[in-house]
Amino acid sequence: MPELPEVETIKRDLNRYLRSKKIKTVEVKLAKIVKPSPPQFQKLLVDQQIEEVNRRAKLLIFRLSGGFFILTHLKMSGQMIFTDGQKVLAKGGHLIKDGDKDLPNQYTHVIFEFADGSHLLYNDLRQFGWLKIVDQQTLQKELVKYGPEPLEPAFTQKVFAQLLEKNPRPKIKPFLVKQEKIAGIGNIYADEICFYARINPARVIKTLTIKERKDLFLGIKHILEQAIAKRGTSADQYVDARGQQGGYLPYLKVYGRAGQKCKRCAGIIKKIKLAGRGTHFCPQCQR
DNA sequence: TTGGTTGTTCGTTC
DNA sequence: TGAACGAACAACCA
Repeated sequence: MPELPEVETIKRDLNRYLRSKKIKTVEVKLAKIVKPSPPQFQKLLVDQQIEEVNRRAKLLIFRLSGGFFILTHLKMSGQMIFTDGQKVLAKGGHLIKDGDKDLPNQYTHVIFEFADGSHLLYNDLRQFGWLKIVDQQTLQKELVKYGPEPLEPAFTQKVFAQLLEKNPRPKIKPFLVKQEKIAGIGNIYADEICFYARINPARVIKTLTIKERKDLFLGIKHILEQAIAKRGTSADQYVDARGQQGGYLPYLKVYGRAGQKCKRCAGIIKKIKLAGRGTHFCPQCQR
């Protein structure tokens, strides 16, 4: 499930390969994935150069030479795969078991072919993700819906404190994943941030002490930065060109560990449902 | 086999 | 009025 760290990792990888690549052809195999409709989509992209890849929240933004942008959301199972025609050089997003064999395959919905013969594939098992072409104005309109970027210097402890002050009623975990409040935190990292701060994810915000609010703030910065450093939870060690140890998965303290021993105390990790989402925490050291 | 899983949107309810 | 909740989306897995 790509959250901020995974999307940031893909962004960095794609920037290494896609800058100044010229789009030669675009093949859309599943029409509902793209906007506008495939013929228009193709027409707007062919002969365009990709100038830069950016990220806002969990969105990837490809800036094109003609002033347009490709805006894309991977949702739960979208992947961006860059290949030189021989082998995969970059791959990011949710890992799919055998989902990247024999590319392109049944999960490949969009194929960009570049002038130099390399390709960018959009793969998506569940077909919830999308790619759309927008102009500058539409892009701005789409992006203002999101809260601050938690890793930007502008996101200070004071800004976070004011945000909590303005939203006293929600429970902390469901609040952390609200994109219009803070951009980019999803289900996995919200649980990890609560664990870091030793706070029960069901705590109502107005009951949090000053110290707990500070710890949450530090947790947001620390957990997200660590996850980026490890190339995200779904990082594939096989494909990692620099041979780094495999991703953030081994560092998860609570997510997906229900019934297992807490790594900090003698507690057993519990799984509950909050706002309809699986939530993992240690009842003993998260109060 | 049915239910759980996921991010986001949308419609409904409080 | 707006917050909060559930369903829907799709496909896989337990």
